[in-house]
Amino acid sequence: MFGDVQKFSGYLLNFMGINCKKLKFMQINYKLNKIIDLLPSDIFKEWSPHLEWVDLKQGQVLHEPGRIVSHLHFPLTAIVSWIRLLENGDATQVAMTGKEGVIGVYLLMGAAHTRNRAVVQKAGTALRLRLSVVLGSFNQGNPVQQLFLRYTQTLITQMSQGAVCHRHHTLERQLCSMLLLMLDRQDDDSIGLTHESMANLLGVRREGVTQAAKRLMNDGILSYSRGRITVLNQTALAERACECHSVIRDEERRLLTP
Amino acid sequence: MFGDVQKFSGYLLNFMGINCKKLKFMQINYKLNKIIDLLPSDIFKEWSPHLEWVDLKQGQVLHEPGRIVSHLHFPLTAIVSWIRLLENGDATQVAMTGKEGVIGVYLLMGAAHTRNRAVVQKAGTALRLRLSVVLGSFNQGNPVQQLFLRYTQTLITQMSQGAVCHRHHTLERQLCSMLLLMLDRQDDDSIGLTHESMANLLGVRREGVTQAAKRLMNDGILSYSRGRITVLNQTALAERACECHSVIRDEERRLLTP
DNA sequence: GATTTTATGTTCTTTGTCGAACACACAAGC
DNA sequence: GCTTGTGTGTTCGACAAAGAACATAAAATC
Repeated sequence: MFGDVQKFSGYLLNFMGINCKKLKFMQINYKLNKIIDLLPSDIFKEWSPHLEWVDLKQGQVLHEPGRIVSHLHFPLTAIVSWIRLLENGDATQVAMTGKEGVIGVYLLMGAAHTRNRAVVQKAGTALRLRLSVVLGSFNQGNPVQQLFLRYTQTLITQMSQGAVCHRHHTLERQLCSMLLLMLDRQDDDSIGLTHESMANLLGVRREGVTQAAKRLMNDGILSYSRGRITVLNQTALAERACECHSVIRDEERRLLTP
Repeated sequence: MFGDVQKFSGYLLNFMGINCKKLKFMQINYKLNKIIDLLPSDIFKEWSPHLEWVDLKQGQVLHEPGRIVSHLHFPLTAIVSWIRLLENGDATQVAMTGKEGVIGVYLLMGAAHTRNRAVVQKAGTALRLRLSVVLGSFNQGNPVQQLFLRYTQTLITQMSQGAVCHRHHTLERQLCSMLLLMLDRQDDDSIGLTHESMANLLGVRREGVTQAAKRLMNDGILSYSRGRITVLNQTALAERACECHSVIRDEERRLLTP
């Protein structure tokens, strides 16, 4: 099932699409994205000519509440946050999508738009695909559909676990969980976020994050300076985190393992 | 599309299934359940011989984390809560399903089980259907699939809105929203829940609910005694509630309107 | 009718976070 | 060099909710 995918890894794409400014003819490892990796080979063959490579910038908004979107995104090195906004301007991250997932499944579920905003948290690369290309495969009840729906289940896990987490866990433990979740979605130990950005994601004050981060730095678990956090001791970080990170990670393993 | 469904409303069923203790030969209004109501008529004809009528008792657990389940439930007058449990025993409701929905969509999404517990909050009736009956229709990419997936979207809305709500809104406003959400799912103004039950759903202390309820009673918005709350002024209740109730209600209307 | 159980009322201290204000330090731009 | 902006450190009081302890009262049970 996955042999053919490997054969296509490194395939040189013809890049298309007006939004693909930075076109680079390079070897692309498609398998970096878990969903693409798990596609049946015939579907991958069908889709691959339509895959576009895009460069996502930090802060870039992929999906805005109420706005119609035409593409799905499969992050390779980028990380995207799902933010839910309140009337008064307060906001909180409800889910995070990186190389393990796909952005825009709701479009395949009969909802023209979502009330969540998708914002790029970590700049990086992604593959994108026009919705029309995917819809055909999705509506035939094949393994592709099951794959996307299983990923949707992991999103649901993030959201419902997050709801309980926000109720019962301290700021510090939530911060640790969020950092671990980001580490899972990237290859290095350095995270490019300011205290303020993290506070916005958690839906708390910047000062609270500063104090929690200070404690973690004093305990030698992480170091940081001006918008860049480096995790020094991931094991210790996990001990300070609430269970929510491992719950989400385990659910992703359960649902996205062939 | 819905004319034929109406024709079947009031159809006298042959009840089956070992768990259907209280069999009553009565006229059943299938259309009470929104999902059943929105089914294409050919699918309804196919399913109706398999529909079983069940009586759900308050506190009854329909889905337990990790346990395999064989039936989908379509509440008619019952209301079911999705509860997420933490390691230390803390818990919070992350979604609520009543006559507008169906319990067990995750089973159609490639997940054998969920980490949430489904508990009957309001005793009442429901229709149930063996998973195998539904799977066939679901896997053909027809309108049934879109219907179930759109309902899943409303569940996602409840969970993500709840995550932000738990972070930013006061206990009292959340309590009001929850009561309104229950009223939406039933036909009378009386809710059979103790302060303790409501505290468990919200993931807060019982004392906090007592104090909030007291304030609402003093303001003439509701009355209660020993496990039964009656909403006297729904408009005033909506004014005291956070926006989350109306966000969820509107999303349900958007996604579950033909 | 007496007893037990369950539901609600009340008060106190403690904790975690908010809100606001302000100081400092590094970086970029001129 | 200087200025300006942005990221971080720190403190103070305010407040919602937790935690705990105990009082009252209505239902259920015997």
